[in-house]
Amino acid sequence: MTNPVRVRFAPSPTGYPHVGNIRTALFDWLLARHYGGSFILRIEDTDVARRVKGAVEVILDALRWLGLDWDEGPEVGGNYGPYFQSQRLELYREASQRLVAQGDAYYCYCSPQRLEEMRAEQVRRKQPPGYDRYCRNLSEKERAQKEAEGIKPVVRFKTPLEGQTGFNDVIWGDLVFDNSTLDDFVLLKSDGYPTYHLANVVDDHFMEISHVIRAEEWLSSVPRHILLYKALGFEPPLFVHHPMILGPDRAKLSKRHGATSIIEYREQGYLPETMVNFLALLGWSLDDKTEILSRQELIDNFSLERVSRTAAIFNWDKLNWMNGVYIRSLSVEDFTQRAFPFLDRGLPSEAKRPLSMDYVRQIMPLIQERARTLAEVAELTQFFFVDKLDYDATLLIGKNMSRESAVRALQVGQERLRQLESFDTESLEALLRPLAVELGLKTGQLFGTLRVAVTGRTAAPPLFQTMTVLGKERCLKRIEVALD
RNA sequence: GGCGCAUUCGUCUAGGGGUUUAGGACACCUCCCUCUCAAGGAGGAGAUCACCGGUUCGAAUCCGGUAUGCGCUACCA
Repeated sequence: MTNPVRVRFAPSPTGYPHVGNIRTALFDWLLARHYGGSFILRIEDTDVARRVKGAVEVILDALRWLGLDWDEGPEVGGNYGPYFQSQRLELYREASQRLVAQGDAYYCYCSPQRLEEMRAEQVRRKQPPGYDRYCRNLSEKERAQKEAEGIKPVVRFKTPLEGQTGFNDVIWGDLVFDNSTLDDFVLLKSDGYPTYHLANVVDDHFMEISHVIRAEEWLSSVPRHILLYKALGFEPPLFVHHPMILGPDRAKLSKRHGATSIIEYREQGYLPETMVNFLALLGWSLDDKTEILSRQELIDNFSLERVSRTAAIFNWDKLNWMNGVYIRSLSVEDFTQRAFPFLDRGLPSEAKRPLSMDYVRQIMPLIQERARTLAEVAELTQFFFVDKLDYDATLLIGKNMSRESAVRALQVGQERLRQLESFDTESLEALLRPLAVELGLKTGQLFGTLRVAVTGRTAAPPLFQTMTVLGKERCLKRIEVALD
């Protein structure tokens, strides 16, 4: 690669950042970091009608969360700004005027109604829909008349009627399109804003973008862009179209598939490390076996050659597994710090606030290897924080146990525990194991009964450690309640 | 309808003419460990490489067609 790598992530603030968009940003970022190039963030806010307030902030926030730092763009500036397309209108106007002047574009005065009717008619007659070039050859007089009527025109590109446009995509190879299948697309809307096609080409040129990385859905608009680059006298960049991310039903991932905004994953307690690793593996792979890759390993090994060509379905199970792997790899302290906000938010209101950090620190090691998301932590540890346990009393009677033996286990257990001096893991084990033998129970039976009494559930962290953290008083009280 | 692209276990994928009885991961099942749940360990099941034809001594790998899926076909990006 001779030119410096300059890649851009160009989201449009018409909604919250989708995992698909973020995956594009990740590929951009990885390529830039791999080659020591620049990662540029450009906001494509040219659709005034669909603009969503606050979307830009959420996008920046998401990128920061994932650690995808940008070298140029909002908040950091750069030599190729401004980085909001709404602030570059003059550039697009100039370009479109130049195209009109040199005969590569023209003003179109057709009303939305006429276009709609035209399209409906084409569909009815099973013809390919597309602009019929009504205004392509308007005479000066006709134009003047339309202007006089006060119609605000759009600028359309004068697509060659014949011939072919070909290009090479880094992922897909050589592609050729017949110009006859392209219509005279709009460059500048009547409100003075550019369409994606114009803005993209102009900006990618002036920002000296080396690789245009985006999803496969853009593949068929490349010929239009190539034609534009040519007409404008610009050198086209390299095109890199990656496969899309699909929902379980194989349709383009959308709201009805559940979480699609990257922000939702943060809220559900997925770690940024997980998301980066997981998303990188959707459409890219290192080899035939490596699944867990750190950020640095990803940077070191990322290459366009290994980007696949087939769309990938978002596999939630695998994401959960991977998040568990990353959660377990955290230091206890790190895990505790990250889980704390989720605990605070997720625990019922009866849990005393502020939460005792000391107490939380004792609990976290017990559930770290059991949690798959940070959000789960609240549910997994709830019994540590509430006074009243709510459970079905029959659970106290373990497998192959009678009601009487369970009651006796609790009574004797309570008595012995009361006498226990040091209420720690070793002492508890030293006391309870022999007790099971004494009561004629299997350890599993005794421990099971105690577990339910003390935690209200049949699945919980190891008993002795759990009891140690709960403390003598609380354990005795809970056994008392269980006996009622 | 037109144009374009894709198609390897349920899912993510490796593999790009002979090294493949098609490898790994998630999920699933069994066993081990074990006070439950996890985690961990050992196994298992799961893919006629979409289909049909061709090229070749030999094809998951190359070529053609068919099917299916997806994308584009806006004064949206």
